[in-house]
Amino acid sequence: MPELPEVEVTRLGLDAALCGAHITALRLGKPLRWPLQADPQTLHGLRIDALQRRGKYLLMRTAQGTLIVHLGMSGSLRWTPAQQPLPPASAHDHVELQTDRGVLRLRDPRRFGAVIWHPGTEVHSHPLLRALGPEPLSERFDGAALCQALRGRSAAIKPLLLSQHIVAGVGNIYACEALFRARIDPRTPASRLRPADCQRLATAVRETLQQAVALGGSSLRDFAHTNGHLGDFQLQAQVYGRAGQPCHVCGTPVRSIVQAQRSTYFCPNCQKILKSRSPGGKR
DNA sequence: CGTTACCCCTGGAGGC
DNA sequence: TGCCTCCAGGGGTAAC
Repeated sequence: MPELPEVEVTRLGLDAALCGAHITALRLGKPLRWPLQADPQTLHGLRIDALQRRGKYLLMRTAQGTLIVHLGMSGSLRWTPAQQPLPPASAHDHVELQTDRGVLRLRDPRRFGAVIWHPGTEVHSHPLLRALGPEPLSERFDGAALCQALRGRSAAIKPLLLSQHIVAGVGNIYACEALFRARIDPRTPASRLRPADCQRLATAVRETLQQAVALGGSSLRDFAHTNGHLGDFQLQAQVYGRAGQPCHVCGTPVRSIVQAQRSTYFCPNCQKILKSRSPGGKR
């Protein structure tokens, strides 16, 4: 579920409540993908100075270290202010961060998520963050940077977008949507993208993610905002999850294929495998 | 080194 | 209703 937009929407929803809050306890339930890698007591009394995001990771910064949170496939965070009654924990609430302002719970049925403590201030040197590509909404990500990163890569462009090494934060939904927006066939070998294609794709990635954040993210299954409301991006999906349905641009049935064990959706008419000249389909 | 297959885990959807 | 199979927004690791 959670790709960059969902994590960013979560961050925005928690920022005011968590920044400045003091951690009073951290309780762990069933094991997640990785252990905390610290004694929960370590966090006691620390003040959360900032809530940041890197790719799909949420970073709770304190003077002593950073709590790195990843939502995996099915994770979501729920916040209950201290003034409100704390709802009973569900069977899938596996982490509870208690603060002087309220309680934050991580609900993650599949437990692919993680909460990791990284001591010190150099959180970006953490193995999970170090190899991430540039932030897609930053200046550092543009057509030229994308072109450079794809040089000599023979793999199909779509799985490469998912790798997090070329650009951070793009998951299966938004990879499909961005490639549709850029009118690029997801099977195209990455090195075959010309500068103009890279420019279009970089812009498409940025615009797709920005639009999704503005709409509050996607809610295909169980994603919920910290207030329990759902996002609206899925109402705008052009190809994701629409196999067999007509393309909104040209009417051709949307195709689904499997690439690197993940479903890919695309319009075989609008999205062309490289060509020397103008691809078809306008939006 | 780059690319791909396999796994971790649980729940929902659809077929029978 | 119950059981079975397939599928799912991620990503490290092992194997080619």
